[in-house]
Amino acid sequence: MLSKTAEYALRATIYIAQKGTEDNKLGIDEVAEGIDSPKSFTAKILQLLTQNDRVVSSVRGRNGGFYLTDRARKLPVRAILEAVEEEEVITKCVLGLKECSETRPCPMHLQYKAIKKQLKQLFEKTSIQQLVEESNKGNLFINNQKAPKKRS
Amino acid sequence: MLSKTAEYALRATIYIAQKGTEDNKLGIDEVAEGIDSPKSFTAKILQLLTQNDRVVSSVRGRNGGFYLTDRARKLPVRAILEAVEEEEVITKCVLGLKECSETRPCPMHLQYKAIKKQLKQLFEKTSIQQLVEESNKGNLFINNQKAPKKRS
DNA sequence: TTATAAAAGGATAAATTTGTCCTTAATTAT
DNA sequence: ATAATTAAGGACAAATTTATCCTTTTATAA
Ligand code: FES
Ligand code: FES
Repeated sequence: MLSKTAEYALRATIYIAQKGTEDNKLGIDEVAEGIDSPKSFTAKILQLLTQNDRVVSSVRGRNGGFYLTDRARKLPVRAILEAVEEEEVITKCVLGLKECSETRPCPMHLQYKAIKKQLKQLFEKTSIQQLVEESNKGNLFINNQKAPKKRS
Repeated sequence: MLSKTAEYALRATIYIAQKGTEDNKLGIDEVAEGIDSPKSFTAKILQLLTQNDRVVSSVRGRNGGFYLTDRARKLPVRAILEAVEEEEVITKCVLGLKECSETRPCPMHLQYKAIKKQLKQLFEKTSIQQLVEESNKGNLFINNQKAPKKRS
């Protein structure tokens, strides 16, 4: 469905949104450990997410790290996909044809378009903040570890 | 969403089901041209689809080629995904966690599970034959060419 | 003002996916 | 039988994705 890059981007952003604020920034080590992802690769992906004021904010140097502004929290999840250039999942033909439309439908289009629409809704109508709120309510997971990792 | 391999596998199988029968087999050249895919690569993928009596049938030598048996036409589209080992799209966590379940849900699970269910239905409840029938009714496309290619 | 801590950035490497080419095996028309 | 035709299979190559490492820049604590 999504590339590793997009998966890590989503997990990292949600994790940072959950735990990070402007005066409690998260370091790359904590993020990578928190979402169970390769550290250096995750750092690269966070660069995409921070570039030109996109989704994630960052500060270098001592006490630096990653966090999300209130503005960013209101962004749709789709903004994360855009940052890693993977929105096409929302628009693409399931058979990989160059065009997907009513005027040029593939044999699966009629059935697939409903799914596509819901995917679109999922990514466009859901904000990062909403996911954080849900996480606060229920007991949700964002890594593969057995129990939430204790801070040392 | 799907890999090129899976996309070509779906397109090739549907195309063969549409145009090929036991006494009108299709050659790899026609298939690749018909679905707008790289010939040699498509040949490799068709090997996966023919191996141990899976989805596509083939005969070598003069008058050889690819076709679908009546049994194969009744198979769910999922059988094609299985042949290229890509069923996981139906079961995987959208954030890439190793497990996706009610007992270990990620922050998007609640919303995504409905989509997953429909994807599952699409691939399991739809048979190859059904797609062919739909194609016969409507004017559907399975390649990127402007109009259906004339046979020379 | 110096040392330390952190992200940014660049180069490179490893792994996987996608794609090609050539030989082999099988079938059939001649 | 022989030649022609076609898929199968193996080896390899190109492209892309995933991942690591090292240096540079920026900020702050001491
Ligand atoms: S054309 Fe294939 S899904 Fe729309
Ligand atoms: S756990 Fe993530 S989609 Fe089910």
